[in-house]
Amino acid sequence: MHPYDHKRVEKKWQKVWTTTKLYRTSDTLPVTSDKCYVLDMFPYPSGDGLHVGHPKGYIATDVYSRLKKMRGHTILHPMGWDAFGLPAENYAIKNKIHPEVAVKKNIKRFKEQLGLLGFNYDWEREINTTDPAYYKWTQWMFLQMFHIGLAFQSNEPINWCPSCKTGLANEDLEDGACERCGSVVEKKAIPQWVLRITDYADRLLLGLDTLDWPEYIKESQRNWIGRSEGAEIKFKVKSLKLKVEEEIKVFTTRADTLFGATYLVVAPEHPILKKLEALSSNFEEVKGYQNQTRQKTEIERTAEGKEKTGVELKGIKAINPANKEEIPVWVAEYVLADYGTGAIMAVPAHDERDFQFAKKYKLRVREVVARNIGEYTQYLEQQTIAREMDLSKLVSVYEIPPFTGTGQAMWSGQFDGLSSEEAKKKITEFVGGKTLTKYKLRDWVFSRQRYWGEPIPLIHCPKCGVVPVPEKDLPVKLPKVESYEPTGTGESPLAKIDKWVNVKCPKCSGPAKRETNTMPQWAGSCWYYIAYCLRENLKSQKPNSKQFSNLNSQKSKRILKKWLPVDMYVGGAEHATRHLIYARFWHKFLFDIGVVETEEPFQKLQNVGLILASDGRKMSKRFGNVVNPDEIVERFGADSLRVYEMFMGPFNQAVAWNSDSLVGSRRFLERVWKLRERAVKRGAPELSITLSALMHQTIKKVGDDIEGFRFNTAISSLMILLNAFEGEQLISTNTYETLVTLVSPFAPHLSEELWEHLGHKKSIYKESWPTYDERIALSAPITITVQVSGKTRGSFSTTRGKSKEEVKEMALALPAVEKWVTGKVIKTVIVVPDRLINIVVL
RNA sequence: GGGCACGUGGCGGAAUUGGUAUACGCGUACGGCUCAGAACCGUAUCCCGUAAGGGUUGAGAGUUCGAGUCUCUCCGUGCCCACCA
Repeated sequence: MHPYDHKRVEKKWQKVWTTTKLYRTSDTLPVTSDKCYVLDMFPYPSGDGLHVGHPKGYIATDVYSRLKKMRGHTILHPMGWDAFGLPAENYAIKNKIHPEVAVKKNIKRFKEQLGLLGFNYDWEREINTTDPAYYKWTQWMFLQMFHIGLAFQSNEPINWCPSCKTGLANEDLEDGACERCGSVVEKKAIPQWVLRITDYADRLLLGLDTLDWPEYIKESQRNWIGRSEGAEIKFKVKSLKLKVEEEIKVFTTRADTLFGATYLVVAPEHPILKKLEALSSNFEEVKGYQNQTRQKTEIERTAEGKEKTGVELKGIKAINPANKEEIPVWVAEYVLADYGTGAIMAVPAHDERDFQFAKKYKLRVREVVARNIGEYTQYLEQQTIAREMDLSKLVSVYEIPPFTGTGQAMWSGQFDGLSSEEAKKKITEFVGGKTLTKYKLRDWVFSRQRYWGEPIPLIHCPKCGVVPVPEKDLPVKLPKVESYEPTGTGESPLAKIDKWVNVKCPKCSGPAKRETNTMPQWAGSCWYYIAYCLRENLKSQKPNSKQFSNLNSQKSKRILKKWLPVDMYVGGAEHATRHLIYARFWHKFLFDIGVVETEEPFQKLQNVGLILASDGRKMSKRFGNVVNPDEIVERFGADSLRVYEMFMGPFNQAVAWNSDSLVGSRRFLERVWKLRERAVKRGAPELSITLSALMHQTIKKVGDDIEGFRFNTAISSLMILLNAFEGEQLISTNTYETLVTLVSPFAPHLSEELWEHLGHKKSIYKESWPTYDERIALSAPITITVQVSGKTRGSFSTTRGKSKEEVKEMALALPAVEKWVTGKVIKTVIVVPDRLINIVVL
């Protein structure tokens, strides 16, 4: 037999797989088969091509789906391209190529590279988010949102990246900077299309409980959504000069501390400040403060040692509705304008931030929640005396840190003694506040002032207002232009293309203008897993057509019902609070309008751990530490690369690349190959009980481990089995075939070649996974460890199922054990069946 | 500051979930094959000790017949969120 020549083998089988359409998935499911939809987060095709880190997740889904297929599932495993967005456009501008050309080129390169690795993708279902046939439906979905008011126009100031020259969503920020380019983000007020994702906040939260996702991803989504239940309470404003009717609404989660509110704080951007201007005696100062904050970036406002700043709004007081006390009103940037009501009641005794602020500006601190029973008892004793004293006696020193926990209410009139929970309800009721729920999650700013995105399919008519583009006119194609660089004015580059912008109003036929903003990068990835399902559907209608069938049709719904939800979704953890929230929101909307029948898009999720460079840093062109998969495939073969990446360490953990270790995987495959020489149809002795037991244990372990994404231990158990087989002079072909089958998900080319050598005509991909026989797996002799008082003193071999007495007898018969036991009193004997005996002596 | 992980040989890591710690692989050493090298094959490889034996999972304590695994304190590392009232 030939030596293992990976180049010949891999080329050969990749060709065969393509010509025989081995990996094509039909929408016609056999009735007896369970579907299994295995999905990779589709890549953004960058100009740099793949490095060895990229395919790790793809290898995993490939191995996983091959196992599923061999276990009788009908699998759907597609791939496509997320090609709209800033990176593509910035790359294009830098290299002076039109994004469309760049994307085409990059996709071609990516596809070639992926092709070298022997994946079982059904390429007939390939999709590309920049394909007008695709984004026609992205636009269609946007229009459905528009119709029911889920997409709305806003003029609120939004995050603006001065370098990318576009507005951004909250999710696009990292530490107050643009996630893409790192520039510090500013606030800018420009007309925006916004999606009301906050309407779905509760469902996004509740749905998490039904998902089989890593706990920390679910937890970060919970934090991102940031639900908090609280109360809205009104404070009347009193002017020293005039009689006024103004009031300030605050939001609090701790209404129980209302008696401890010693001042109010209003965000500098709060609209009420305009109304209060006339009443204030120091409004110039307040204006100065407002200007100061306006000029600061998000980073400056939140960083700089967290020193809080603010100014008092003099000339007015607010009245605490609980005790009618007059308290000062401050303007400070530590209160955020866009959360809650943009104003808070400050309770320095029970809030860290209020405390810091009060300390700096020497504001009063009043404790109204007892830390413990002792403190409460003490309060009761002092109460009578204290009541007759001035309230200022109750002001604490600033050295005692604030108590932010819950406890019994004190200094709170008739609410004294109530638990914080009860006090919240009762005090809210008492002051006529209303309970409500707020979220940290913000609505999704959906407009980008850039060229390379899906045009938003709306038309602005001076007579009719905003008019949706009629469905029959979709897609609104992105016009081909010479110059697509961002303008920086807050207008999209599309605005300059008169021919494209000026249209007839679909309603009144009068002159009108197109919306020139485009959709964000994330739009296309919100439904691509749906698009894969519908790909073949339309192909069968019109061969080679690039159209997708009507998403709203009965036929589409039938097919989606068949495939959704995605059973296994694999990708990087960096999408935890971006793509994974957006897509869940989008999917829930599609559920509401009846396109899909499941509430959630992705049932199971696994996170890929990064492959770092050998220097421990991220692989990046910038650091010059990138390893190119093409070279590894050339030298060692795709199968070796696949085995190595799965063997490196736990799948979801970051591991540094080590080219030296790779030879271990290569050796493993060579030895599997060479073992063929010892495999004979007739004349091999029967496998020993120990070996056949090991084989069946391995069958179980490899299957279980792949299902659980523990690829590293699956491979190590295959190595153990191989080592054991290598100790034999001859093995039967059947035994060898089992080994080859177990290896095949990891090394499909090699296995396919060996399978053919063994005389099979059918692809190994179509074989079934070996059956595990528990009786055989448990039939091998076992070793029982003998401990004396917890110290291991020996071991003996026996069969399973021995009774406690039998085990004890055998253990005591061992000379090594006898030595430690004679002359001692046996206190107890602990037996772990089939594993261990511990003889405890005095 | 908050939340979540985690800490095992020279290195990547395993440990049936409380039951023989260091599986599997890399590396290293010696030997074989070779004119020589690469590749390959074999043997060895946590520490102390000739041995019997003893010690060892970041440090210390606790629970237990028994702890890498559970609890507490400390030290260290990584990731995520970060003025959300």
